[in-house]
Amino acid sequence: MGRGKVEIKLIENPTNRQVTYSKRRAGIMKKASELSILCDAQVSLIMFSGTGKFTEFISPSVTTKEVIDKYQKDTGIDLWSTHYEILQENLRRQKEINSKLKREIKQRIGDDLSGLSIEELRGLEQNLESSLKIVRDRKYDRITSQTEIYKKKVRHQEETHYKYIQKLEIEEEDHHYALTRHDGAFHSVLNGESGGDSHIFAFRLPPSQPDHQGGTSEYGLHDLRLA
Amino acid sequence: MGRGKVEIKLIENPTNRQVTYSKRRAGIMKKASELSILCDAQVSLIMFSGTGKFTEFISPSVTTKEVIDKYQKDTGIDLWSTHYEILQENLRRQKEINSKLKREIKQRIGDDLSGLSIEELRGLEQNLESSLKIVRDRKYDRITSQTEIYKKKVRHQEETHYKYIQKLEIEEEDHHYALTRHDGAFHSVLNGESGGDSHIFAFRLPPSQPDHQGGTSEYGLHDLRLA
DNA sequence: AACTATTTATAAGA
DNA sequence: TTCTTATAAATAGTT
Repeated sequence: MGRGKVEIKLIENPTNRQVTYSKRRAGIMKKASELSILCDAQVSLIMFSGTGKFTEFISPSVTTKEVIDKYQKDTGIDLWSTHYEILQENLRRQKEINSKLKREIKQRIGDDLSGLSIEELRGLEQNLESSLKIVRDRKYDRITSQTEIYKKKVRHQEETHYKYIQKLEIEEEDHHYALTRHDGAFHSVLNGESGGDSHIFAFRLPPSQPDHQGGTSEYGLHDLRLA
Repeated sequence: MGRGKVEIKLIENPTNRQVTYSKRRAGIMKKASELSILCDAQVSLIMFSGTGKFTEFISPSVTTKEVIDKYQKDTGIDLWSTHYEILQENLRRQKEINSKLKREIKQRIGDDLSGLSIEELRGLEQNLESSLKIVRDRKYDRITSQTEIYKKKVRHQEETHYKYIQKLEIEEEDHHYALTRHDGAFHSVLNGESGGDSHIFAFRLPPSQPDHQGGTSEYGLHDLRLA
């Protein structure tokens, strides 16, 4: 349909080819649309030009996804099995890493030691000792700094109170109140320089002796669902 | 194009509609094929009639799957996300569990303690003490049973040798060889009842003092890739 | 499913 | 690209 009859074979001239593609693409789009409307059909038309330009027509009554889902049902072709497999492989790897992590934790808890050689047990023991020391040191650091803050606060309180009392003494000098006697009591609260540990250190020694039968219930920081 | 001009709207008469669908479907298929050949285009045409009948055209140079994959790349539309939302959710959960497990291990190693309160540090410390005791006990159990096996083997050897010597003595009684004197030496190997520990217990005390700076390199049982 | 009058699509040229 | 137009192709209505 045109000035001359055309043989159906590749148009060698790229410009002509491109022009023909544009014209016929418009034509087939119109045909697809007409077919949809006239005959209540569901049409999905996807085109890529030789240069990769993408164009699509889809009947207004459906989505491309719906058409493709129907396509798969009708043909039995599973278009996304490869995508599915990649995800599944990913999941498998994650689960594997997971069970390794769980095993490591179990061993670190002392729950599953049957598979370990004496050498491995020694390694684990040394590792736990090392970790324990780190945790213990950290705890002491924290307690120490906490105590320092506490001491400072008390000192500040003391000073404030001392100034307050001095003020009172000046204001009420005439009454000869012996309020300064209270100083000793304030110092006894701090108790820092007097040799003994403050009550904060009460749980420092002896090292705690947790229940070895009852397992790990005391250290329930994370709900890990180790099932 | 026909005996009369047709308005583009649904053909009410079902028979006419069906006939028109057949004719136009053939027409558009031919158009799709011509477009593929003339212009080197990749065309996917999928149609469902009002009654659900499926027909497709695909350019010979490609598969429907390839076209759909390209379609997704170009449009950014993920056509099958709904199909594996469940799988994806599963993967997300696994990764979450994973990171929690990693955090727990890090804390048990003493690597990431900044987020813990003093109380949590105490809990962790007690937990590690408990685990360490279990591992240590287990190690001793293993060493003990290993030693028992060793002792039994030596005793068996000893007996065998003793019988052998007796046999020799009987056979060679006339020569008055004083081979029985060797008994004492065999007993000294066992050394079990004589108070001191066997050499196997050499590393029992003092408790090992691992390198606290060097980290956890000594306990490389699992390649966990904690990245 | 075939026929055919007519409409529609489009090839070539501007 | 778009418009024009001659002509090929598609197809609506009929048989």
